[in-house]
Amino acid sequence: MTEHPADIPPYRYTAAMAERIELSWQDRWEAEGTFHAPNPTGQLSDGFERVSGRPKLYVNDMFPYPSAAGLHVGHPLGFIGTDVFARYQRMNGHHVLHAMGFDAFGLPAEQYAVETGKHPRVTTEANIVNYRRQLRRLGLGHDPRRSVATADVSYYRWTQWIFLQIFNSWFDVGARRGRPIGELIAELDAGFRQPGEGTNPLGRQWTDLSTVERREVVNNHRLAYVSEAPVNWCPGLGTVLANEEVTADGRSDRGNFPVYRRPLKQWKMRITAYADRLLADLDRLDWSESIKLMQRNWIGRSTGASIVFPTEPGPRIGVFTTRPDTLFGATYMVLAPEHPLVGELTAADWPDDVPAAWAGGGASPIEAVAAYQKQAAQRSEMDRQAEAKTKTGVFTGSFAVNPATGGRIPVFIADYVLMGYGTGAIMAVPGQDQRDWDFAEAFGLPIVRTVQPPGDFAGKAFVGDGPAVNSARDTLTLDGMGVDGAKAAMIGWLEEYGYGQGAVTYKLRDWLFSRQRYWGEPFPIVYGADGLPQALPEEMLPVALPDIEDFTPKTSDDADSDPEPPLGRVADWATVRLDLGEGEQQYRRELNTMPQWAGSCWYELRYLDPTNDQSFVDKEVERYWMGPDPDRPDDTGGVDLYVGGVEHAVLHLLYARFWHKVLFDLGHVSSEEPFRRLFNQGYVLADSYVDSRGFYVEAAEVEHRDGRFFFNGDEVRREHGKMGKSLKNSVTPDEMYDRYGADTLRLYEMFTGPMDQSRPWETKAVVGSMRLLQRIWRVVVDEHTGQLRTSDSDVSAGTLRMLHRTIAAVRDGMETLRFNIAIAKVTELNNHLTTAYADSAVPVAVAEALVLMLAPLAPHIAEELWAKLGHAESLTREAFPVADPAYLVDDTIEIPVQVNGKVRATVVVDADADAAVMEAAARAEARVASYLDGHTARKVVVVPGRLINFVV
RNA sequence: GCCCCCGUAGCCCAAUGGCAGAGGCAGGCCCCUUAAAAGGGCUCCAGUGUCGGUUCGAGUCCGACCGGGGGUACCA
Repeated sequence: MTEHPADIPPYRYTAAMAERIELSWQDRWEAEGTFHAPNPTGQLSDGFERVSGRPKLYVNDMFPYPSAAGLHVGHPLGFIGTDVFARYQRMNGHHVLHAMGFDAFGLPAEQYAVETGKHPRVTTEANIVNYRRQLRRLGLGHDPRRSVATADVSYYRWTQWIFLQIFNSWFDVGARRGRPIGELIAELDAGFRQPGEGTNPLGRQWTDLSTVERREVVNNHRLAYVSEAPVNWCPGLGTVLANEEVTADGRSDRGNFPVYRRPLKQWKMRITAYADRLLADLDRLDWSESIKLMQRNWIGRSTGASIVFPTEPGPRIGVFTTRPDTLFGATYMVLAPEHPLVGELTAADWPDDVPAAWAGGGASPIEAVAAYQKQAAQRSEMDRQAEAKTKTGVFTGSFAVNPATGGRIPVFIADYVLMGYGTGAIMAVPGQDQRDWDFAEAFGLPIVRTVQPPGDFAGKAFVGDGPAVNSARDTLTLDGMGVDGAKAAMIGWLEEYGYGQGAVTYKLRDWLFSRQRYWGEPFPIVYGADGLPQALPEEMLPVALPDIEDFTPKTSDDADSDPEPPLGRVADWATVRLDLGEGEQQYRRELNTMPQWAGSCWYELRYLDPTNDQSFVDKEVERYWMGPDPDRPDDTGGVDLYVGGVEHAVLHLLYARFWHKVLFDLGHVSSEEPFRRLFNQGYVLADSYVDSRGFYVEAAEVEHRDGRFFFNGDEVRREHGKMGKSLKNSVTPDEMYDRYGADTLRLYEMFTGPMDQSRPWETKAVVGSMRLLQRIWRVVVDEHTGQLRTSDSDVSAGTLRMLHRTIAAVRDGMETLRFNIAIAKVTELNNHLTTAYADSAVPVAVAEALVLMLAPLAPHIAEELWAKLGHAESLTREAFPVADPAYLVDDTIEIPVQVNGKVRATVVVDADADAAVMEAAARAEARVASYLDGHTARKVVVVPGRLINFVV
């Protein structure tokens, strides 16, 4: 910054003054613990008695992962918004908890460490220091005692503890909730309960199983379990990924590496058990419809029927269909190439007269099937999707029986059927499904319509509603029924004859939870001689992440490479001698680490009680801040306001809800949901510029001339998008602090639009917010002397009305997170004061109200002015001004008079004038009278206090 | 392809179904200034993406379409 020229008034609010004010108040807030939010009990409870009478409010931001680039001005948009809201509610009488931590484990931090060759703990800790500095400088009113980082041992020991809770639980389908695994074992032992479906592959009675076999059955019930199944293998990152981390085009959402499906033994979390509740409870949450919809789509509940098809070789094929009504039109079946029954169903020889297309060039079904399976396995998700239009497959040589028609139908394998959805097998109904139609056309299979399309229907498969046709047999007639009726009738028939039953499936898959990376929470799991996973007891926590030199993941571009956890390189850590109740023995540790999302699944709980080393959160503390509100019907409890970007719609937000529900079921928390109200902030957008070679150039140095853009004299192309270091269009908060101060930055960000909307960043527009602060300053302080220019004089009636109208509007803006409106109203009031009191002192009552209204938005300058106005205490808990309704109405108001909906005149009437008085006044107005002259009003609409409309 | 959100002055944005403008940026003019702007004042600027409907009255509600953004996609 340059020094001020001599003629700038010495007490003008400049960037330099803003910096002095801001730094000193930040120090004072910290020294006085201004934003400490005492708990009702426990270590952080000092001072609770002073706030116990206030209603509590828990405000939370989606915490950042600390990148090396530091913050740019887009990041803190939500942080400022929550701070303004929290500060407002504090002044509005609430006891507010607002904290900020760091999502420090995981791929982003680790990728950076890999690139720079520095240890992720070193880089992460340095980045956190930088983030803390940048955030502190913004003047956010967080309780600093509650800041946590997920990579701290004191934090992740509880992440591990929660993992153990999940591992040591199972889902009781009948009770629709998670329960401790010990209760399952007791019920199995007592014979009250049989092993759940699919958990007992040996099929023998529980009492006939060996100890190890029993443990396997129990493990198959757990909410965290190891399974061998096709997973997303990303060799470019050296790790497997969850479905939610793979983009639609089959790449990793971090790093954009190709992802391959291959069977691997991995940890999963049984989130599907909670699918129903995760879906149903969305209705109880105050979230935006769009996010709820994304979660609903991701959970993907489909209702229909599961149907069993007998086959000639013997095995029965189970399918799921949403259209059981079309069963009469099922003319063939398809299994996914990886389907476990493919081997048994593949015939030794082709039947006579097998069409050439069905055989796929194979001399026998075995050959053809093997060739097709191989080809399908080698295709990446991307290839598969690129070729989605052409249907491929081969005939297994076997036939199944359509239970409705009794007809023989051929069984194919084809990659348009996915192993990961439903049962991995379908009944193909080409008449009512376009994919099946395409396949049937390609393979010359029969097509039978079972729903009559309308007469003008020109398409192929008909998926709409219509009367059933061709759907009758001795014991069942669907013909003539609509789709819904036919579905119900078919399900009834299937159930009666034992061919199937009504069923529900979900698109949601179990959450793949292990990663072959270094920078994550180690699993509190070891393997003994029997090779089965075993939980470490609670008292052995934490399992500290060993500090190793070579933390880099083993990456490659080879789809056939194998995952190799870096922790496997630490031989003296990978095996351990322990006494787990059977004497000291050697155990192998689990070498995978938890995914990035683990730590963020519960941090909102840890903020509540960050220093507790006896429990992840004290029950009473959790109940106080997050418990359900008895005054709200059917309340889930949870954070009162959670703000973050929409990009976590199906990742973090789904995982965190799942963990929270497990913790609720086990009685560890009183709230059923983590986030009662969710608000998605928009993004700060910024133009970026690309030169002729396709490289980004420094946006700040681009010149704008005649609608074209130039960089160093060469024309460049403009792109709209997000702000980012790689786009060379980042603006840092540090630059803004230097040029304008934090208050100006806060004000500008809040002013550019309502919180939920994205808005372009425009550095040159920031000065407008600086000017507002200067003008407010000038209303209160004489720029030349530094003295107050307020007086105790009475406030004029006009100013009072203006003031109270402003208060009402500002409160509305604050409560609805539309801070742009609140700022505009403050501006308006200040503009009024500048002109009304240009030559006289501003009444102190108005000045104080103005300062208090500014305080949530620009807290430092407001504190400074408040202090100048003679107050020794911080205004943090000063009461926010309240509008007096008496001043919100005028004595007289100007009313538009419309004739046929067009405004023709205005009349002034008493504010409380009734309809008759208003109409009389309107008719008396000369212009109106001339419009009405010679007409009779067919209708007169009078809205008291609003308008009059004559319809002639 | 399907689903969701958004289209108001050059730009960002306001407007319980009731006079389209609260506020800001940019532009123009003037004042202050040796000069400048991060100073002061004044001022210009749209009929609300398009078409149709409901209504006494539509930016607002409904329908179709166009444009932008996002989600999702052989999901049986």
